[in-house]
Amino acid sequence: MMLGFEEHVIDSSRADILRAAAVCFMERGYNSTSIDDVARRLGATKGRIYHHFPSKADLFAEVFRFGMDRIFDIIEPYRNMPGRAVERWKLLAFTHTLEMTKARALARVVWEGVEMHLRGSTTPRQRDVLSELVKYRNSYAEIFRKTIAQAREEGDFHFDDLGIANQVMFMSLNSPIFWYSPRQGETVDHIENLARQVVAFAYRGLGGRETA
Amino acid sequence: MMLGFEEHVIDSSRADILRAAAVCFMERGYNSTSIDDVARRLGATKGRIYHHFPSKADLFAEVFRFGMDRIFDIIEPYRNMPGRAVERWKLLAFTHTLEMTKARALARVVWEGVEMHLRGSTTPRQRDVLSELVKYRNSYAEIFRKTIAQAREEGDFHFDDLGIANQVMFMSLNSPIFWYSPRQGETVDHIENLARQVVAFAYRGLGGRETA
DNA sequence: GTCTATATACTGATAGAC
DNA sequence: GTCTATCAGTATATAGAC
Repeated sequence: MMLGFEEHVIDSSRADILRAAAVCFMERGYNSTSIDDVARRLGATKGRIYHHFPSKADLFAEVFRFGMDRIFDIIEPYRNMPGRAVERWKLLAFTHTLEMTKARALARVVWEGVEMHLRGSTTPRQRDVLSELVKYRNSYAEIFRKTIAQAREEGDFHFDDLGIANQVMFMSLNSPIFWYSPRQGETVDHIENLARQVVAFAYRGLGGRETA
Repeated sequence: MMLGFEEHVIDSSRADILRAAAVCFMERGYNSTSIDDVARRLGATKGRIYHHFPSKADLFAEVFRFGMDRIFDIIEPYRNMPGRAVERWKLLAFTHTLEMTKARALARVVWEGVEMHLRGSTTPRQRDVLSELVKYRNSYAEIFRKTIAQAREEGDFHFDDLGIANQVMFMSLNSPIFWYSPRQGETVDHIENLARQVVAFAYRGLGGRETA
């Protein structure tokens, strides 16, 4: 799988490790992934990993951060688009949902990071690192929250509580990371159609009119 | 927390262990919960637990099963209700969502069980037990799937792909188990209002008309 | 039926050779 | 910069006393 680490990280050893770690974490989860697992996938031993990353928690955190950097980059073109908020929302939601299917595994690492933070994982240092990343993720959610709030003001969306609406909408858009799995010989059209249907569900759920 | 194990299990030792295990699993997750943790919560040592349950995996499976038994019981009165499918759906969805907030922790154990199964947890025996439970859970999802399919036939819902619609709908209804947390002095009215908004989102998402 | 050892295995992390 | 060897801690599970 292509995760694009090499574009962001100069040191290729680090990039190799991050890529292997990402795959392991998404397949087995944080706790069930041992550093030896990551090393085995690298075709190396853990000495290599510990030379580049101080701890397993830090390694996980960097994968988390990479996932967030990537999704932020992807929606960047639409963030401050002029015009009606509902039109901006459609682009943001579609782009986001498409990415949830394409980089489903990476999205699951981010998800697990948020869950770990909520559960309160072990060491204080680990908590600090995760806290910062969760704030980062919340600032992403905030983009959508503001957008649907504005669209409601403009009369294009109709829902009651903003917080609830944003949470449920996000779960809808994120849902493919849990139930979608790529089939062999699948076309881009297929996953775009899938994303379109998910976005349509959320659009109607938020009280958008059938005109679109 | 009252989880009602005692109504179902004659042996009170087993019930005590199951209750303690449920709380531990939901708070820390499967991997991060040790048998010693469960024993500590019981005010006992692990000898007690291993006398009643052959393994940690079996203990987890029984909590999973209890959670499923419970949600099946709760929607039972509405499963075969006569009349329009959309009216049946409203009752099923509301009851389900309300339960997701009330027994949020138990619902998370079930969720984790499904996730573990998808990831393919360790031993073959463990896989068999989980497989059966996941089938049990899928038969629950099937109830909703049939209901929304019928409602579409009757012209009350309007969506494209049935599988996608059911997955996204389920994620919407389940979403409170991830973002809802009870506040002090919260009234029943409050969580019922919350559930109503979640159901309204899903209702519109499925293409239900505003008349309701 | 419950407790106190204890066997056995694994994992995160470190030290030191090369 | 990577590997081998190893430590220390922890976890599941078992054996046997009471």
